[in-house]
Amino acid sequence: MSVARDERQAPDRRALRRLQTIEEILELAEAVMTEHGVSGLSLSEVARRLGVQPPSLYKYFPSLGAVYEELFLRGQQRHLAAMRAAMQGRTGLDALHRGLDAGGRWALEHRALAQLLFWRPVPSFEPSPEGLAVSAEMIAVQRTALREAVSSGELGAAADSDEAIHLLSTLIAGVIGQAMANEPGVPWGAGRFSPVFPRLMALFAAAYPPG
Amino acid sequence: MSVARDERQAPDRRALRRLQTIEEILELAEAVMTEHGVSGLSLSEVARRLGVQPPSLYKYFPSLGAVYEELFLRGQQRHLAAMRAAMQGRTGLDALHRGLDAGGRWALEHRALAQLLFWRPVPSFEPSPEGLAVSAEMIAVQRTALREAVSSGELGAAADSDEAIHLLSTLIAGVIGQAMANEPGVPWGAGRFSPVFPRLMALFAAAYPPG
DNA sequence: GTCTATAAGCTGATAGAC
DNA sequence: GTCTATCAGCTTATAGAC
Repeated sequence: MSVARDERQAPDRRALRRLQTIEEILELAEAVMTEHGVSGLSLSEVARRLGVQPPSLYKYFPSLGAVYEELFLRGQQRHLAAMRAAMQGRTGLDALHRGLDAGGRWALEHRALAQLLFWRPVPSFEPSPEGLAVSAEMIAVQRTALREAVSSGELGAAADSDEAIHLLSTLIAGVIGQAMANEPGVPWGAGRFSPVFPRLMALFAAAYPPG
Repeated sequence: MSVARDERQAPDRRALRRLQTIEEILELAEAVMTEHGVSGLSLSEVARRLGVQPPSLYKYFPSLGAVYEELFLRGQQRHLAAMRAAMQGRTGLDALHRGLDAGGRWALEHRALAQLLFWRPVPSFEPSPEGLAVSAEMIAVQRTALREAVSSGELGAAADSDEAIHLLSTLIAGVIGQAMANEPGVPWGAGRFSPVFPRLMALFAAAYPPG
């Protein structure tokens, strides 16, 4: 029985250790991107910080691109989770406003990841289908809130449309992009750009008057 | 006298040749960025296309960063020139609309340069004061159009403000950013994003009603 | 003087043997 | 996990060609 336990636990312990190392690599990679830019990510630098030799990282990721891919997937998941948490228990325009606000806050708190997710600064890197699926789910969440807003009479029927989604994503991408490019270090809600967010939401709502 | 002419002309020819080479390097650099991304610019690749060895480029630019710097400066100048040409002979909202439209078109026709100008994908590269001065001039041009629009009663007094400038730049950065990230190859006026530009201008105008 | 080339130092990605 | 090796890129030093 103790043998059986050993047989089960020894691999488990190794597997756990391996997962922890992978987690550490990804955290260090995000830190490096934050300091040197998305395209400044270097496996050698990550290895130095982890205290191993660069080739050792290939035991965990098959290539630099694979690290980008995992960062992209997890970034999408966390961004979506941040939005969902803020929308919890809310509906319609209220949910939309809170979700996008939380998404903007997350983006400025994770600038490097946000750049990787929303601006594709590394053309050689193509996001995986899983990553894109999360992105599609985020759009679905927003679309649901729009539909609710239409149902409740907050917005006109035209707001339940792809066009409205594109308008919305354009507005939010504008705020985040301007804040990131022109005000490094300034958090969400401060500076000259992200405070225009409520105003943009008002403009959006005004573009789809009920009736 | 022929000696004197030789003394003057020989240096001129060399200087001209030098300027042509610099021009060629910058054009090749833009092509490389277009193919491999802004951060994918490589002096070795430029040298290959120019038919020289990489170290030779250092006779023309002291570093890779210096090439980025010159691309940034010229990009700002051309973007501003495109806007100004479209605004020629117009005033107020009409000038603003045409200028920003031309600016958007220029950005999608020179995606790599536009990314370099407006999204800072290379954190190690800081734009030169001259480059930033051109950027400031572009804002001044837009501000003038806003002032005209207020004077003529097209917009309310609040439109002649920094806040309005930030709102405007946020809107336009949103369209261009979304178009570049999500629709590579799709020109200005086509696709799902840049067609919302007129709508954004209408929303902007609605945000500053005269009265 | 000015351009170009070759050589070499340094860093990084990555494959392969141990 | 490592060490070794290859290859590409930026950059400097140096020497020859025009």
